[in-house]
Formats: sequence, structure tokens, C-alpha cells
Amino acid sequence: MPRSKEQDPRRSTVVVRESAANRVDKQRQAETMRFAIAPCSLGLVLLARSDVGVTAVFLGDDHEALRAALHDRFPHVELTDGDAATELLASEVVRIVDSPAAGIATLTASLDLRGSDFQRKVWKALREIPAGSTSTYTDVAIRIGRPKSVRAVAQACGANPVSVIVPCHRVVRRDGQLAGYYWGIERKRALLALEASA
DNA sequence: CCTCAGTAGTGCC
DNA sequence: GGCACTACTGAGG
Repeated sequence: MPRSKEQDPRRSTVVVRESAANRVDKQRQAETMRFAIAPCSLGLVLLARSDVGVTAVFLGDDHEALRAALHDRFPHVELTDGDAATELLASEVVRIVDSPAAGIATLTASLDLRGSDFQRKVWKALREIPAGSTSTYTDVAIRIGRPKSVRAVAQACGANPVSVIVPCHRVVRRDGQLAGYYWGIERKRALLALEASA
């Protein structure tokens, strides 16, 4: 599902724009990300991080598929098994998923979000939606000052590389329908149910 | 129910 | 630059 193309802006080349200080020199030598996979009530969660912060939180049912998805997302990045710190972060995400009341969606690590300016603006807005509540694509569009960019907001939600932590699952249609979820609509439903009961 | 147009960001020529 | 995608929405059959 994640496209695999040379000039996908979510790619490591964007690091240049994201934070010049952390840029790996033109990717002459590949950047490295560590990742860890842990089981949770939704299946498996994969967390990846760069030297800057968390770059990905994927959901799935299969170790290999998750790893492949990570590679699709960051084709030029060298992936290595997580260290203790990465495993810890993965377990934090599991905790946030399985007990949203305790989690309060804060991770003890910074995020390294790779995307366009517009996408990061959307993702930032999503992080302001409190657990247990929902917003709509229209509301988010208004909040970022682009009231007509409703569909683009939805698209940006779908491109969110850091599920759960950037709670794109809390955005639903104006009419109350759940709309879609990259990791499966059932997971979106489950996440919202867990948060609602917390 | 269903279709349609408006609309804007992004992917892929 | 161009064209075809959408996790949208409100209006009109």
C-alpha cells in the first residue's frame, strides 16, 4: 500500500528540510533506523526510530509484513533490530493502546515526522485531539486554517506514519461515520472503543 | 439509498 | 506541467 517511488516526499531525502542538523550527508551512507515489534490487543505494533526520534508506528498481524511496510516507507534506510530503548518505546505504545487512560498519548521520546509542511501541520493538529473524543476532517481543516482542504486533510491522515501517537483514528466524518483507516477500519473502531471506555 | 460537483494536496508520469 | 487519484461534504434526485 505505501507507494514505493523514488521521489516520495516521505522519504529520507526530506530529512534535509526537516532538520538540516541531522541530515545524513546526501545519503551517501544510508541512514539507519532501529525498530521493534511487540504484541498488543490490536495485533502487532512496530515502532521505528531514527537518531532524531520516532519515525514510524505501524499496526499489523505479521512480522514480515510490518518490516516490509517499513522498508517500503523508507526504502533508502537501513533497518536494524531495536535496542533496549527501542523495545521500551514499543512497549510504551502497547501501553498507550491497551490502557489509554494511563497512556495519555505521551511518549518519552520526540517524534521525527517526515512529510510535507501541510502534512506535518495536520499531524500536529491531530495530536491536540484528546483521547476519548473525536474530531472531523472538516474541523481539522478549519483548525489548520485551510477550511477548504478537507479532502487533503483526510489524505494527510491516511499518510500518517506514526499511528496511535498521532491519533488519526480520532478523526471521523461529519456525519459520524468512521471513514477509513490505513491499518484497517476495525482497528480504528477498536482504538476508539478502548479510549471511550477509559 | 445514489450520484455529482467542488476542492486541494500529492503521486507519478 | 498535467492528470488522476482520494480516510470529504453538502446538495439534489
